[in-house]
Amino acid sequence: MSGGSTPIRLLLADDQALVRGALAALLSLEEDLTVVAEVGRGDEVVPEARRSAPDVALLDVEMPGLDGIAATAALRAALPTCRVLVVTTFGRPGYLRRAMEAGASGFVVKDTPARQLADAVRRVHAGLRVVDPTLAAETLAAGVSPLTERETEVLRTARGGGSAADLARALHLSEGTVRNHLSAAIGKTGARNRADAIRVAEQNGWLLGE
Amino acid sequence: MSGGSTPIRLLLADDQALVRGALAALLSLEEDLTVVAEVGRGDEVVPEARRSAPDVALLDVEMPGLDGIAATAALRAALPTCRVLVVTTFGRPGYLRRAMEAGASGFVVKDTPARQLADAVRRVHAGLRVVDPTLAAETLAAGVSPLTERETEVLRTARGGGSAADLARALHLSEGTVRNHLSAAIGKTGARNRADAIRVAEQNGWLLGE
DNA sequence: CTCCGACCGTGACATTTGTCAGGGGGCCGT
DNA sequence: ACGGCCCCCTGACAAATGTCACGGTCGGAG
Repeated sequence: MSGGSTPIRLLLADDQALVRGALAALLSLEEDLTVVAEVGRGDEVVPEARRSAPDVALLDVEMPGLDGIAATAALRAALPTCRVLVVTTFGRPGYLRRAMEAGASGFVVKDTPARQLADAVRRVHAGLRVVDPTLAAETLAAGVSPLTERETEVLRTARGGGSAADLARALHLSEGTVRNHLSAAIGKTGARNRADAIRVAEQNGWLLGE
Repeated sequence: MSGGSTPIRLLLADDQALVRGALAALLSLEEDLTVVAEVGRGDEVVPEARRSAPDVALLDVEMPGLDGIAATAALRAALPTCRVLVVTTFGRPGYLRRAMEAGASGFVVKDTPARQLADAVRRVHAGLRVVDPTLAAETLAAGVSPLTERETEVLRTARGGGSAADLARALHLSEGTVRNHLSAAIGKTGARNRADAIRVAEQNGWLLGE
């Protein structure tokens, strides 16, 4: 599979240094792949990519500074020729959708066999799309987030824990409004609690964006 | 650093196949280390260890079947000569304490530089203890869990989300008693919510074993 | 033995939460 | 211009939640 041509240049972004290094070791075993950059924060992706000009970027979703989805969008805008393969811990249905919308070429969860990663990289580099079929089905089933923008924002803020009055202060809203938004979110998620609604929304990846 | 003697035999346990394989690749780069077994579940650690007789086991904490702490205890009981190095995502203060009590020789979080992992393995194999000094300080500061056994159980059950009545049914308690335990837990954790108390207790690693 | 603390329960209370029915205002597509 | 959707607010209500004071049991430490 490894032609004699120049190897594929890779950028790795993951907040956990250990798995970042381990992935680098894993991918460096392949003759046709070479890791040219590693970063631990989402907001370092674009600057580092400018410097090292990778062919493919492997981005984690959970990262400080800038999440992997936003980093994907930024990277696609800055270096359109660089393909993005999102590698994440959680197979949240919404993550896949958002990643694809942001311009990612592939989406792989971290419990896929290690063997398949290099192939995924090659496919992405060749211009193909790589998606976990199981996850794709879930994504179709889960559909788009039913939550309105405000509801999402309230729910995201409520994640930190705090009374409705606290949320109202933080969001410059009336307390009753906050409770209304929460009630709507609870209804739409099928939950029976505020906490439950947060769980559901988080599992589906509906709490990302800015 | 690599003597000519027989290499150190390693067992890897992590639920994410990708990082498991990546860690294997990383550690296999060292001449004096060899990965002899990989498992993805906590309850497969002891059977696989019996078969492959590793010198050191690298265990993740978050695993299906049996968490890494319990797996540590089981492994120490079954094969006392095999050392355990716990490698985990979260630096929960309570995790370190519990791991050490269970008989682990080392504790490493996943955002330590990849370079240090092999050394940690060697130190553990040599009979030394390996602990992140920052985390050790936090553990001392956080102290033991202030929660009583029942309070912990109630809080752990409440994690799944559900009304006080639900918890009462699940635990065969009165609803008032459940609310009392929760109230006590809220007070001890310094939280102002049930959900908040769960967050705090979880962050400190007070909601583990049975 | 006695005391203390963990545990279980009761009942009552104030607060918070979730729900519902309203009433505005703004924006967009028809 | 109209309906429809989202947003914001109000007020009121039932339910759930958190708190408190109180009694009782049981086991272990002094």
